[in-house]
Amino acid sequence: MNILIKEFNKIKEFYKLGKDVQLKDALVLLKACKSFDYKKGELLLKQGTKENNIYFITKGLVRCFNINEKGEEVTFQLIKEYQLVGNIHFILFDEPSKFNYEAIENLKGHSISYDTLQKILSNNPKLESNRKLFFRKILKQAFGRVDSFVLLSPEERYKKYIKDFPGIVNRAPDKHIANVLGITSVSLSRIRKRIASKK
Amino acid sequence: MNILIKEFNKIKEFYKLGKDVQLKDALVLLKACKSFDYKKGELLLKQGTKENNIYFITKGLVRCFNINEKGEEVTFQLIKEYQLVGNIHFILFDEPSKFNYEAIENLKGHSISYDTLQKILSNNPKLESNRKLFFRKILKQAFGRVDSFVLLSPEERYKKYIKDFPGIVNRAPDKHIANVLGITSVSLSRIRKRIASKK
DNA sequence: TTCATTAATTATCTTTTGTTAACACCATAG
DNA sequence: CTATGGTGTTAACAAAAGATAATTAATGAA
Repeated sequence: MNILIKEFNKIKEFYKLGKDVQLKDALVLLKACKSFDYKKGELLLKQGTKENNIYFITKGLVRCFNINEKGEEVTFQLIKEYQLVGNIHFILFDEPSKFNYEAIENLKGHSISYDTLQKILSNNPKLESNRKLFFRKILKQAFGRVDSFVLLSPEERYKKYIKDFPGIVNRAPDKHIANVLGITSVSLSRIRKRIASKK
Repeated sequence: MNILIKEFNKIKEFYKLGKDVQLKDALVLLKACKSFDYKKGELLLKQGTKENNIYFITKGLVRCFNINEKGEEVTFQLIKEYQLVGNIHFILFDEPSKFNYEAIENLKGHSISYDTLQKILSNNPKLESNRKLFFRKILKQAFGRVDSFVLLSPEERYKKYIKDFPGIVNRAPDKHIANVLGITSVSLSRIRKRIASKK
């Protein structure tokens, strides 16, 4: 139970949910969830599908990546504990997913189908009114990211990333971090060297 | 009246509004709007404020830009007719605007305060249910833009831009386009030359 | 029209990035 | 233990981008 409270508070903090939402509201949701347990390397969601599971990650790291026409894997985002993983292109735009979601650490958490989630939300005004806060958070992240591409150099972008997402850099391979920053892993390595030599 | 129908259909098309929304629903909104007329160079919204006007552009081009700590203007986005202009940082995140919005062509359109808009929407379920479609569109644009930075080179990004936003390139100065693409205007000029020489 | 401003292109030079390949390091399976 | 595969760093070269400045073109106001 203590664990649940901790999980709930972390999620609430990350998505900046309203103060009116209490643990008991979240418990309604949690009851409808299944616990999951993925091993490193397993796929949660596959590109091109319309799978509609939502995953609350409580432990581990997920890599969201696209396989392009050349067959290359390009990592779009890294998602750590107390965040949600879902097939955003399907849920928001009713399109097949553009991304694969892969566990790059062993994962634990709770999952629920989006349909079930919808039903629960529509029966619970307090939760429903917080739905937009999730989208707000996602939108804010996306805006901040565009910002960082328009306004910052790759080096500055890297500095911002380690500030905004502390810890991630030590948990994921450089090539994935590099993708997220829109550069190559070789360039990332040089940027790191440059930063180190300046100090 | 014909003009109104045309405007309405364009907005509906751009934001992919539901088929159930009819002109008569939109007219409720339009009645509450004021017509505006800005001259080239005038500012619609100022950075750092919490102004809450929403503008439906029906003619002209708007530049959304940030003035950074060095006093430089960095253009974030260019917005053409049949789109909405609003203080997104305020409306979505309750923060002061990060952007100035400037007419870079003479502008015409309809404006309304966000407060009034809220009231009308909450009294009109059909419109209300389409509210999320606006945010969906904005989110999709933001996602697509992050995509283009992660997946594409500046040259490819430029090509995608002229494809996705035809006409804009001929209406705005290069330096603004370059900002939007995250490059310098000199670099943009070279990219153009490179593309031309390949053909 | 002319003059003054602003914008776009070009040139030069420096810096950064991409690409490819080599190498060292580490973990892990056999 | 060695062999293997994955990962991070480094090197070398080519391509592209940034910075700055000069030149040309376009724009607008007097």
